[in-house]
Amino acid sequence: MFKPFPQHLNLPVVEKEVLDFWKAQNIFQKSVASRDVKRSFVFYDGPPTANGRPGIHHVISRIIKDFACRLKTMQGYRVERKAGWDTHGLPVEIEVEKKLGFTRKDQIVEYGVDKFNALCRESVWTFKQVWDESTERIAYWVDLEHPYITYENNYLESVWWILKEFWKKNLLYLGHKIVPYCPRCETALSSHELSLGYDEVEDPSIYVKMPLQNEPDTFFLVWTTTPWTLISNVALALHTGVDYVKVLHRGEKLILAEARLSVLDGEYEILERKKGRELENLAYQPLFTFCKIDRRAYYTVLGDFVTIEDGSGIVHMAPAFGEDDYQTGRRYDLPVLQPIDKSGRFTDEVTPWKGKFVKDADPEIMAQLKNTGRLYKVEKYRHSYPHCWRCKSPLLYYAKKSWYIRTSEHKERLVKLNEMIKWYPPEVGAGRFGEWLNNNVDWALSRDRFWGTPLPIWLCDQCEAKECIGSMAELKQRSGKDLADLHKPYIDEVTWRCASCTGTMRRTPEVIDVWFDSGAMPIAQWHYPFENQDIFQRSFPADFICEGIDQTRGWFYSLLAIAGLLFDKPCFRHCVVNELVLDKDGKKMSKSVGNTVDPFKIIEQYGADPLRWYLLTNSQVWVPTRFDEEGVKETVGKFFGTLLNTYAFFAMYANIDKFQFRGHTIPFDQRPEIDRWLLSGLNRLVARAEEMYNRYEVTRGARAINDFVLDDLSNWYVRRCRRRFWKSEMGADKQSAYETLYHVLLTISKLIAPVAPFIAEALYRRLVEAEVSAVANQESVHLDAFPSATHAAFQFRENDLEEKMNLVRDIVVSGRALRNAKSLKVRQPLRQLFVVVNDEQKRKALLAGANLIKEELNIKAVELIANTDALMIPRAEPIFKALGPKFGKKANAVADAIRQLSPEQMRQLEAQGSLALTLQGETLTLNQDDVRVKAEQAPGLAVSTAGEWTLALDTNIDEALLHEGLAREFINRVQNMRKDAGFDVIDRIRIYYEASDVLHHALQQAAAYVQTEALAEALERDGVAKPDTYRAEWDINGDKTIISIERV
RNA sequence: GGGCCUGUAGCUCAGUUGGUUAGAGCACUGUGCUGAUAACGCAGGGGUCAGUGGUUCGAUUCCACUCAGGCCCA
Repeated sequence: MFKPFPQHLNLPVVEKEVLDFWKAQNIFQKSVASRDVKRSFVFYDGPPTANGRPGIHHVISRIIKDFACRLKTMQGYRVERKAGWDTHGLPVEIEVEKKLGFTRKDQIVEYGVDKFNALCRESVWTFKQVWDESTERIAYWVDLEHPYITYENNYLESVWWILKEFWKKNLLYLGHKIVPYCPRCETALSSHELSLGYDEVEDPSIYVKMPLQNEPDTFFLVWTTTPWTLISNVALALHTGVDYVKVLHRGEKLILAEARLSVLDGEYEILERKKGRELENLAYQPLFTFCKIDRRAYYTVLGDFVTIEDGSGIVHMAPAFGEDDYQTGRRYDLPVLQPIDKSGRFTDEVTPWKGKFVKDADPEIMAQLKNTGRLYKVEKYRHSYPHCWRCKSPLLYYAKKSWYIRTSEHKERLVKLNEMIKWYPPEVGAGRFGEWLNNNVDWALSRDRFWGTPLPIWLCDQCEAKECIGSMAELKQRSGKDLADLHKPYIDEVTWRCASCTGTMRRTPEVIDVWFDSGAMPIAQWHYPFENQDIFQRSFPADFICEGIDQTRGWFYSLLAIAGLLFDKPCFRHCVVNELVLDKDGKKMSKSVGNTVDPFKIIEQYGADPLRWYLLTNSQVWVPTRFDEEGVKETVGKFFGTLLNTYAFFAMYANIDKFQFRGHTIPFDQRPEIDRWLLSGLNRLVARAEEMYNRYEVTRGARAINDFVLDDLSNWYVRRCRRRFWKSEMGADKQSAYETLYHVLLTISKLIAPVAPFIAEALYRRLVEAEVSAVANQESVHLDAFPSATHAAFQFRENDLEEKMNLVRDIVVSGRALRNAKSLKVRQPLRQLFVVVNDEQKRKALLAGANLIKEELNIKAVELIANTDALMIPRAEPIFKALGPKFGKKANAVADAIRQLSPEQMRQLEAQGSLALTLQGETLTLNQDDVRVKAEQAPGLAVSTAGEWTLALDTNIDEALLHEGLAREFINRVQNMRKDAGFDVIDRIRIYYEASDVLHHALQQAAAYVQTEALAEALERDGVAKPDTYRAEWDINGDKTIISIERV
């Protein structure tokens, strides 16, 4: 007995049954455990944060992950899937701060870091339940029972171990990081806080002159919008490739970019022109000397960031106050001058302006520059500038002490490692990620926050001693302490006596960047190297990861950098990068705009599989997807509706016939043509799906399945074969039809399993449960093997047959169009169809397929004719692909001439293979490849030239044809009535009718046919209304007809 | 401001090394088929292939720039 699906396509109900089955039978666990440990496919799951609800954009990468893992499992690999949770970081802290109503960082310290962190630890689980539910409901198979959690001591310990390894390799150092800083709130802002507060402002824009050391009458013309940073100037930056000129202007010699000469007011004369690179390392006289310098400064340097968009093409460098400045400073070993205190005021060394807020000092600084003759000119400059999102104060860029990882020293190697990774799409790896790696700067590791992995570095408070701790054991050995919680503030209380002096070793107060946490997961998820060494060995590196494009500089980088520096290996082999899901207008989904889509709602209404199928087939996953609920709905009706209905059709007749699958009792090559055609097409699909899936081209693979199910399986095979299933006796033909359809449905269930795991399972189980000796099958489709073109079971192919069927289908499509155009409905049989065909192969194929064509088009005879002479007027069309290379510029003139060829000339061309043509006095030779001859309708017959085919219909309808047409109209009405009356397909009936004489006559002639088709034991002209019959009145070809039917 | 991606019918998307009539589905209109179908067929309307310039006999396709949207970084 083949179990039906619930009516009305209620997929969520089906999915819930499957969920229960999976849970009860531990199918996920079995799918992992049943595979050989030695043949593993390694997958890393990027950890989400559970302090926000999962959205549709989380769903898309999770179903891609799930797709790959299920596929590889079915292909026989063992795919361990450990879930993970990202639990540290600023977003968590901000949530808690909001809850507590804090606006300043100090309030956290006042409140108590212990209590604060305890709240953070709780807060990260706010939506854990929702996440778990959604994970299960979308069938994202991942081990939620044993997840890695980045705040757990074991995890921290592994992270410490990594840091200690880096420490030993001298990869960690203390430097400065330029951060946006609010002088009023006295706090640095994170980048996402920064993006909250950009505002248009007007700043001074000034040009100052700096004389060359060896040429005091020549000046660099330097531009800045922050005069106060000139106090800290230590260098001038030029661009390597830009042209700079020395000009004589108002009696002075100035150097600036040639492209920026327009900034000069008045006449100038160019004295000299040089590339930026020729001007490197020229000393100049400083503007201010308040700050003591401890190394060489005041000379020109080169930098790519210098532009000629504005300013003078010469940029002033103050390493303490700009990212570019700082990085350049590191390259040239420039001093960092920072004569400014926490609240943005000049320190004592800047004697004239000490205690003054830097921006307020701008006018006075400009005044002084004017007095010393160094100011060239002052303008106003409007630009967008970041402000504090809390207090609206303009932010300063500030150098803060920060711990770094020396990633840039190993840049070349990281770039090489990246080249070993296969990216999908490739341009992310080569482009966005590759570019970013090429411009790698050292990883700023530390954060001045509270809820994060503490940086395990202890510093002596009296001498230079530094120590990095790499394990809990080491910590205990130093301090004698065992901590139950390695977080702040407890860890900060751990101190010990300095080994080289009488000082105390105290921890540096920072925590680390959360990206380091997540990037450490290949190691830390297994608490390596303290435990699980064997598991770690076999699960590094990953074969596959997948995340959204926004992770480029996030997780993708942190994974690559950590593993690269640690093991000198790429951390993952294949990386699928999905684009984000936008709303239906192409706008980003955001809570504040209110255009987010709740995945739960969609799933409750349509099901998870339609959502999965939609997201993966709608567009390539690496193209931004516009999410449209209508599309999900369409997927339900179209793909799933058709597939399940095909099953329903199969199940209905199989149950009537008590068909059971006992293996393939009829060899493929001995089955009827249409079966062989479908099987061949199925195997073509298997090869295609396998290839596409293996290349992570889910979209192409799933679309191919979609097309096969709709066009080939349902709309051609089943429709063509209905009669084979109806007929009462169970012979070899019927057996073959059942075995074929069973096999195809079962294979489809496997092919769709990675994308639509629920429906695949529901279908698979229904098919397998009814199998007599289910030895070859599994408990679950997800435990079965994915079909492969290399398996013997999927190698049957008959390409000729497929081609032939394609030809037949082409003809049928054209024929239907022709009938339509002439308003000749298909129920009316016609005498003859003419098909023009010259190619011998095609001729043979059509001859063999003539019966199909006759049935589909309701035609009595198909005549294949060699030329169109009788039907058509020929018309010549140019083939540009051939003409272009041959005639070049004359191609269009030749084309015109071709269009005007006479039928005589066309015949000549065809007969002789070439044709001489005179064009503007020149003789050209055309050959057959240059011209395509098409035919236009001739009067008399109904003729069409759709596509490459020319068809003609004999439209004469004689009495016999007319009668047969009427009989078919009648049958159609009776069948509709059977359906309306709710009769079962196998019920036998009696028919009574009252009709015109013409129809009556027709029915008498075709009585046997009508009775067979309608399963009628009687067909009587009897207008009297009989009791207990189902009765209806119809219009058949313009005549009123009354029909009554009753069950026997 | 920089890097990368995207822009094709009202909507969602295809479009294979450049070839002159640019496709599919949805939606709309008409019509047909159907005792598996919530499907399906045929036809119609609907396109300056975002725009401009270049290369070419010929550009949706290749190049440059501009505009719009997205992501990341400043």
